[in-house]
Amino acid sequence: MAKLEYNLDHIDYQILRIMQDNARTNNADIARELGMAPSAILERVKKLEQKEVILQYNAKINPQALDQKLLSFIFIKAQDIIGEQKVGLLLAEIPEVQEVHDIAGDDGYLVKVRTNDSAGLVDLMRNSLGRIDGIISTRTTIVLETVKEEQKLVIPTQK
Amino acid sequence: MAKLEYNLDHIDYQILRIMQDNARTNNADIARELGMAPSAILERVKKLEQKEVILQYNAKINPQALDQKLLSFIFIKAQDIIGEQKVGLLLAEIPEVQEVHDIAGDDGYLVKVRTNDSAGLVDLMRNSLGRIDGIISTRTTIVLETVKEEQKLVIPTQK
DNA sequence: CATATATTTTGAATATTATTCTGAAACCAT
DNA sequence: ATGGTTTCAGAATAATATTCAAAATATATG
Repeated sequence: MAKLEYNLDHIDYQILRIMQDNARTNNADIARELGMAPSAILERVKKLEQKEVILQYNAKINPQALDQKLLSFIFIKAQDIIGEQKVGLLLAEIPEVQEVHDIAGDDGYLVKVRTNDSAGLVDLMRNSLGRIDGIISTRTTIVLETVKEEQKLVIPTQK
Repeated sequence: MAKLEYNLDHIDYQILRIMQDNARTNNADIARELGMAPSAILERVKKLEQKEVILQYNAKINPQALDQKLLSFIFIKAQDIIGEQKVGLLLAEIPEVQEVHDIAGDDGYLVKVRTNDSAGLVDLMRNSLGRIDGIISTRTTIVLETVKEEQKLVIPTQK
C-alpha cells in the first residue's frame, strides 16, 4: 500500500506547502505562484495523490458551531496482544473518537474524543467504551483550552 | 471573533458533511448532490466561511512521505498563571508542535509533536523546549502506531 | 392574518478554471 | 552521445465559478 519511494522535489514541496495551507487553492493559482503551466501542476497533484503523499483534503469545522465544546484525552489500558489492537480498532469505530494511538509503556491507547459537554463524555464512556471487552482501566484528561491545533507538517525548504 | 449564533440548517449540515469528507468537492457537484443551483451553494459556503463555521481547508499529508515517522505526546508542567498561557503560546510557536492543550489538573499542557525520529525528538526537547522559561517538568509518551487520526466532527442528521 | 421586509434561490450570462492532448524540452541510464 | 522516459508548455475544449436580477421563500410586525 504505502510506497517506499516518494521521491519528492523542490516543486512538490512548494505544492504541498500551498495545499497544506489552503487545500482549495486552484491549479491556476498554484501555477501562477510557481510560474508553471496549470497542466503541469495538475499532473503533479494527481501524482502526489496516487503516491499517497496527499492522503485527503478536509475542511476544518469549528467544533463550537456544532456544539462540541468538550475535548478530552483518555488513556486506556487494555489487555490486547501486542500488535493486534483489537481494542484499538473498536475504539476507532466510535464517531466521537478522533484519534487512537497505540502508545509505548503501559499496553495502552491514547484516545482523543470530542463531545458536547461532560454529560456527553460520561455517556460515551458508559455506553461506547463500556461495551468494549478488554479495557482494563481508563484515565481521562479534560482540555480546558486549546492553544494550537493543526496537523501541518514541517515541509523541507531544500530539495 | 466567534459568533454566538451559527444557526445552521439541514442543508448546511449536508454541505459540511460533504466538505469534511472531501474539501475539494466542487460547487457543481455539491449542487447536483443536493439538488440545488450552484450559485446557492456558493452563497452558503461563503457564509459558512464568514461565520467561521468552516475554519480552513487543509490537505492531509502523509507524514511518512516527509520522513516524519515519530509521533509523541508530551505532558508539560508549567508555572503559568492560570488563564495566561505564556508557556503555551511559546510551545505553539514550535513548528513541530501540532497541538497544545491547556489541561485540567496539574497546571500543565498536553503537546502533540511530530519529528523525524527519536533523535529529532531529543533535539527538540533540548533546543526548543529547553529555551522556554517556566517549564517545570515533562513526561513524554511515544506513539508506536496510530490506529485512527482524523478531525472529523459528528454532524447532526436533523435540523 | 395580512402585508412589508429581508433572505434565499434560481437561471442565465460571463469569467475563470480544469482537463486533455501533442510536441518540445529536460532528464536518465547506458 | 543516444535511446527511452518523464516532465512541461501551450492551445483547444469542457467544465466550473461567479455575478446578477428576478422570483420565491421565509420572517417580522402591526
